[in-house]
Amino acid sequence: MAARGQLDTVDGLAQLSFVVLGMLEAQAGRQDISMVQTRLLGVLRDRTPTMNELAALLDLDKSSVSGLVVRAERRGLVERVPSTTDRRVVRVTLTDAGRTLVSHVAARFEAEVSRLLDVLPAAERATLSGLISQVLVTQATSRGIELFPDTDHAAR
Amino acid sequence: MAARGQLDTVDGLAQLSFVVLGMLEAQAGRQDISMVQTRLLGVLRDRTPTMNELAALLDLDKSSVSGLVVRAERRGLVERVPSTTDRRVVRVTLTDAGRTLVSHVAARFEAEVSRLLDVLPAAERATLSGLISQVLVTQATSRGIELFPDTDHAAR
DNA sequence: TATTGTTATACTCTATAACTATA
DNA sequence: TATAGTTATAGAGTATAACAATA
Repeated sequence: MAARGQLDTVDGLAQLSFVVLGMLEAQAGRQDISMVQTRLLGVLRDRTPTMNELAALLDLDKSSVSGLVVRAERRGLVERVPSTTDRRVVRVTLTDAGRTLVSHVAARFEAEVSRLLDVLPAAERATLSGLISQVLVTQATSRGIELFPDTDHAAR
Repeated sequence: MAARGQLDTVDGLAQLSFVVLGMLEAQAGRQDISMVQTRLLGVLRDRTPTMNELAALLDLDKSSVSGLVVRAERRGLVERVPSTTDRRVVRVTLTDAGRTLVSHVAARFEAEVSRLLDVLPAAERATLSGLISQVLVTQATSRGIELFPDTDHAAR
């Protein structure tokens, strides 16, 4: 009984995760960008990382990030900025167009997930929020640090 | 305040979704298979669909499914079975190796998500389960209603 | 020598369009 | 003609290995 209930929770959470990230992918698709490009723009919203840091944030090989950034740059969404202190280093930053685009996708996505949660009365939504926070905080702690990163879409 | 709380819920749910599907991807990666291959094997666990049905289930073009199945077949995970009633039709089925592999990935994934939820007392896990179910049921219903005219997954 | 990043290469994944073979 | 599936093609995304430039 307990095991059964536990499994149901796992299954439901997995399904819900597919639905939620499917919504993000769909909204990104509307702006003709892929999930990984969306994640790239997402992490750049509050950072100007080096290529190496970007690779760590996105959990990709640096060579993969090279291609990713080339394609985003070609579309005018990001820019490479050479470091002045270390001439090997390049920092990546959002262009205005990139910032506008990612804000748009984020806003539409948040609105859509909001609608999804609208079926729950405010009190239950608050309960859900609290439960999710508990899980996330524990997860973050056990993973090491990174406790209060706002919307770190680099999550894995 | 209400809007803020709602946004927090949305954000938390998005983060949690990344964590959960990241766990699935990591477990699949351990068995050297991609997310889409995992989804393929997953839908085949209780179905033997035609290529066309598979395309609808995975929300992919039929040509994409052709390649997907070719690569899975090459690895001995699925098999093409020609239909006896309509010689144009091919059905796809799991091999024993494919079934073993997908069971393994699913079991590891479920265990990992279970551990993630272990921080919640049983009563709160049950509450979470109920809330998720409510959201999923509503989502399914609204999707079902929308899909009456045609079964085309046009979103993307 | 060690590092930062790019390039060469090979593979998966994806869609569009054209095709084959059935129906 | 219409449908089921494959193939040709082109492009994104990914990793490994080799490389250039800088430290």
